[in-house]
Amino acid sequence: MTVTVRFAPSPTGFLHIGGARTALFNWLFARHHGGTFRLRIEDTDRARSTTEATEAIVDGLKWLGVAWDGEVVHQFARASHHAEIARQLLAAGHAYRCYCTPEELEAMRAKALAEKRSVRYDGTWRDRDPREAPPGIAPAIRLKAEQSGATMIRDHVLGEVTVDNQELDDLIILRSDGTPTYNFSVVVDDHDRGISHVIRGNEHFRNAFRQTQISRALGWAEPEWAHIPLIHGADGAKMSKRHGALGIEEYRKLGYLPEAIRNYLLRLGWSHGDDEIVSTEQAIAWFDLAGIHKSPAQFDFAKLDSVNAHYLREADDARLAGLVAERLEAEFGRALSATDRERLLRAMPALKPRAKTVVELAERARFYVAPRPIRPAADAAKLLTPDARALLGALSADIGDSRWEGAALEARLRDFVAAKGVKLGAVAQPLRAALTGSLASPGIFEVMEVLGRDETLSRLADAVDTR
RNA sequence: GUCCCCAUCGUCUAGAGGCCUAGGACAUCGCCCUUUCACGGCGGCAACAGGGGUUCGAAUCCCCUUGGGGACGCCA
Repeated sequence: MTVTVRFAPSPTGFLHIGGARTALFNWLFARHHGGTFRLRIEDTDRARSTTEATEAIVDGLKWLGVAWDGEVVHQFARASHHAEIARQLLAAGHAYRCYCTPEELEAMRAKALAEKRSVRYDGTWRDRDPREAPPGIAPAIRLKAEQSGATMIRDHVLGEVTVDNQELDDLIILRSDGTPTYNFSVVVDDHDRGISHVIRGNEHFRNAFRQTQISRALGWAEPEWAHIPLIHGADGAKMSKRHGALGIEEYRKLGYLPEAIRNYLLRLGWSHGDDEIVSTEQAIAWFDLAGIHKSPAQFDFAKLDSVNAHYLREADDARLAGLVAERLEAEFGRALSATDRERLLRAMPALKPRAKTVVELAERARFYVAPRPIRPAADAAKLLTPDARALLGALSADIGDSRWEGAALEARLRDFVAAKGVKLGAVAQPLRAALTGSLASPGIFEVMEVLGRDETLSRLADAVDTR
């Protein structure tokens, strides 16, 4: 079978984490089967759709590394075609005009709620003579859905689920202003585009029944379904744009790598035995609908951090140095010099196993390129006692003519502490405070190597002179 | 409220009747490594929601209860 899937977000906000995972699953499924993955913007709600949101979604997917095939389809561009199909349904007797006003519908809802019935359209205009239509009211078109029996759908995640047709009302397929509604447009577009599998969030599960009814009225075969469980926030409630969900762009700002997000999202609601770190190649080879879980998963930043830390350690030094430089330049408000960039690059191997995010990486890298004099943090400053500064002064004089390379510097310093009769730490820690301004850093000898002789000696002199 | 779905450590999960005195990962705690902080290594704490069945045998199958979630728009 030819696999064609789509990610179909509505451009009413940023691409949130749940949407990103839905896109990822669709993409993985298409790649696994050598099929096609399309991006369709569901912009039939003219009032709420924005081009900014569309751009955010497109940019977000690009950054995530989830690439769609072909052009982006804007659903509303096909509205007249959808309307035409709706009129055919009307002509064929599978749909009818409804003249209810919003007020009447609201009253209907309130009544149903009060009587503790499920809320649905009561079919007022279903069999009513159109000649009774009130003047001056533009009708909406509703699907004439089956009223008896039940509708069953086969879902790759949930299995076979049956709902009584009594629970499904006659949904509107064409609004009174002539524009098609979401549920209707989806069926037509999915059919026209040959969508074989609809993989989407569980919030759409109910729509699968209505869309099945529409497909059947049209005489079309429905696609295969896979409704993936939602992602919940740390409080257990659903994560949505309205409830604490961050746009994918925010994750980039927080310093997460796209491959880490992909890996983390893949493991949230899908598993392949005990595998935790799964490369994209492996994910494509392994991904299947059978591995998707039925229950919702809670989003956990601590785990994301650890996955991100893993990919940080694996990432290319030049790439990471570039990301760090970008942040530092924004922080300093100026461009970094070639020397600074070189230092960042050389520091990266020692830096990257110490950070969980790019933000943290940049913080830990800052001292390499910070302008002198280095201002030690309070705890580091405490180490720079008069005695320690005297020691550093002596060290500076002793070490100045050393070959400027980590191992050689370490040998020199070990000789120095032996001669002075002090412990290595008694010199290394004040040295670290003077050079990095902090009590935590990569190995102090590699720091000295990366900083270079002049910068090291200058920073030492700054520290010794400080009153 | 109505309909539908779900239920293993704090979190993500392995588990498709015996391999489970329930495994892994994250988090957490301890130890080792060590010039600091990380990384890494070793170890600890920690779960089958409850109750009934079915079966020689149930985390795995069935039922009920409880808990959680989703959907109930001329939104998507």
